Amino acid sequence: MWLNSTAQNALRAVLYIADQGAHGPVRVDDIAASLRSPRNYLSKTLHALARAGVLRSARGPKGGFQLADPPDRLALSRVVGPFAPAGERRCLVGRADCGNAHPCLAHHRWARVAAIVEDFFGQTTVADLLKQTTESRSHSP
Amino acid sequence: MWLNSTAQNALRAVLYIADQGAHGPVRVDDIAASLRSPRNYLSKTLHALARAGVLRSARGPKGGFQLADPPDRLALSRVVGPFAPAGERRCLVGRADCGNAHPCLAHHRWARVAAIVEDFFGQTTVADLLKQTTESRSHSP
DNA sequence: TCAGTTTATCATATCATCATGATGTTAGCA
DNA sequence: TGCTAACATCATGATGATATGATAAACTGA
Repeated sequence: MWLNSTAQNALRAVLYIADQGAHGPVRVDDIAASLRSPRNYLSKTLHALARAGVLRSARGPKGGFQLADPPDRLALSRVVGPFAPAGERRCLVGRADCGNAHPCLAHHRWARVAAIVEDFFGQTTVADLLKQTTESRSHSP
Repeated sequence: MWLNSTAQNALRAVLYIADQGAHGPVRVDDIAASLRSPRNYLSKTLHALARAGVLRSARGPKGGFQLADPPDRLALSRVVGPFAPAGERRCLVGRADCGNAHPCLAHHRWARVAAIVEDFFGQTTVADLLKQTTESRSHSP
């Protein structure tokens, strides 16, 4: 539901890095193995996150990826945003000019739901999700 | 956001049919012209809705598409469901085995949001959206 | 400086979705 | 019956997302 597989991988990777990266950069190979995700494709995805200022990358031995900010400063929207389709429209039926001024038939009802979802991504941080770990353990993100 | 273009077209088409179909079937050509949607592709989409029991189709002169049920019996989930990707998983990060028993890190927080969205599609009917028309007029759905 | 490790990137392949055009099928009506 | 209007479907192509393999670039440590 709702996130393409690239964005899903990005989120899982960031959670993995946040969890495992306490003592230095995490290598793509480790992340790829853990997520069972194709290495080079993941590399491209993580590089996009680095460009977006979510991660920092370093090459060579001791290289890898780290969070660019502490987990409690990292909202999910920042992780997922770079992989949202360009014209991520807010209109349920895809009308380009839909808005409060020219609402489509679904606009008002849907806007409330969309706001809740947007809030989730904007308010929830990586740290929030990591906290879940103590409550109910789970092997991989 | 959240509906692929086929599902968006399906919903717009159903709203159009509900609005225009008071006196008999509505022709694909009319719908396609109104939605600016490719005729044959729309035909295929509407046929899928007919198979799903949302619409009834008739060929030949005086043919076209009609709602199979009154608009207040037609939840949006029925319109949109046939075009949701097969494995419409509920897990935010796409883990197949995610659930209350084996939650992913995001599961509990996300489940509440997902339930709200699902509620929207399950509870909102085509009639609900048509009622909007009187409050704030809009040319096309 | 050199060797080895690691990310960065390019060219290409694969697949699903979206779309088009041509043709088939069914129904109404004279 | 035969004409015409309308949906149904098939073969094909375009596009973007996903993925793979090869190669380049950068860093570390000796």
